[in-house]
Amino acid sequence: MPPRTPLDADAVLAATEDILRRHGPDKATVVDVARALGVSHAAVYKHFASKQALREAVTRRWLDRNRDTLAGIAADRAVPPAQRLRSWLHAVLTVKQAKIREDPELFAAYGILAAAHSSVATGHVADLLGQLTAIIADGAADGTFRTDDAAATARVVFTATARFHHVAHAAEWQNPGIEDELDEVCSLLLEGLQNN
Amino acid sequence: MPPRTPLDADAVLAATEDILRRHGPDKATVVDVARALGVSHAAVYKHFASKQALREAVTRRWLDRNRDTLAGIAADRAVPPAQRLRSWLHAVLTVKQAKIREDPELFAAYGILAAAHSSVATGHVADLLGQLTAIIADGAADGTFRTDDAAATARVVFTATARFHHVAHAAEWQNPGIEDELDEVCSLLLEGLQNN
DNA sequence: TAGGTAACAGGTGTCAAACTTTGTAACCTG
DNA sequence: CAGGTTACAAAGTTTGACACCTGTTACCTA
Repeated sequence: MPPRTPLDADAVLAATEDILRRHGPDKATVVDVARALGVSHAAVYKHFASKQALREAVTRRWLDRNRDTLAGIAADRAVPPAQRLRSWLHAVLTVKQAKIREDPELFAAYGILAAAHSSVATGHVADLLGQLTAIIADGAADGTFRTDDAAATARVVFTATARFHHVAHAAEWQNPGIEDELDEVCSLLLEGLQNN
Repeated sequence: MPPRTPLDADAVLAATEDILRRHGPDKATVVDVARALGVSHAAVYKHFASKQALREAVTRRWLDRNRDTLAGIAADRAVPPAQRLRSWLHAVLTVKQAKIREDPELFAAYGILAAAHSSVATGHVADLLGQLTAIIADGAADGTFRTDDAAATARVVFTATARFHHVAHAAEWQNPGIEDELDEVCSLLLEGLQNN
């Protein structure tokens, strides 16, 4: 018996997210998801090629939910580039702290994908790098920053702040002084970046 | 029958290191170590309070083997502080790359201790931070670097270069461009550090 | 008495059998 | 014919009996 409302990819994603949250990334099965939807597990495979693909789609959606917040900060020309760089790096940390606090299960799922060099993780990094490049390009254009390759400089800044956004350091984001540490790293990087 | 040469802590450490290398950190048992020494496993417990303590002692010894190389670079007043900072950071990376290549089993054992916040790991970090502080203090003294707290600045530099020495990033140390990346991060940090 | 032994309780790891899960295939149905 | 079904093989996971390891104790001996 087909369900009254036909199954769509979005409903599958929502149900998977829920199951992932309740069972954890290791115990969430496709059968569980199907059961939650009142459907056979084969139906789920009509919408997603594999369990891996389903997981990636859920994680991508979850990562994308805060993209606009960060993109907004990166693109806000009203704030001078140096201060914008600082705020943006803080925002990245804050967003990730919130994610780990609110959704430890989904965060763990993201960690697994990142470790497996999944395109979701590299895509997320590319997205953040793009935003950072935009901030630095703005700073280069208005003379605040000294650089002749905004993308390369963005990569360097991103590497130097790995402790504050790389999943491998997630445990350290709970440390009480972490924001101050980021502030200090920002200050040193800005000294290096700015004309003076 | 007691052995001809009485067992001492050092012989136990050497045997443990050997077993660790041959069996890997997960399969190396205290019984294996005792067997290699021709002794009962209880004898090993006369010298080390627990398997954990034995492991930590082995790791500490292994970490200490390259300490002098790095300490030598850090203390070499013949090299100007800026260049010394750069060489030292490269040396830390090189030493760790060599360790992971030559002794993956012992490196894995170190990774486990680091994750468990063992005093061996924190001690190792404190040691490196001390060396870095010395370089920066030298730079502050001769006017190369602008800082009023060498230890704090050392912490910031260490944090900003986490990707090149923190165990969590060990997999990335195999990347071909990693040295160039470190070079670029160094350059930016030195710009920020130096008077100009 | 420092440094060894043998024996043991309790915890952890291993292995094969039984069960789940994944992914596919062949088949319905509005 | 898109979107569902049941049935199934292959791969992965759980289970439970059993072996092995850790850490301790009581004891031996140069």
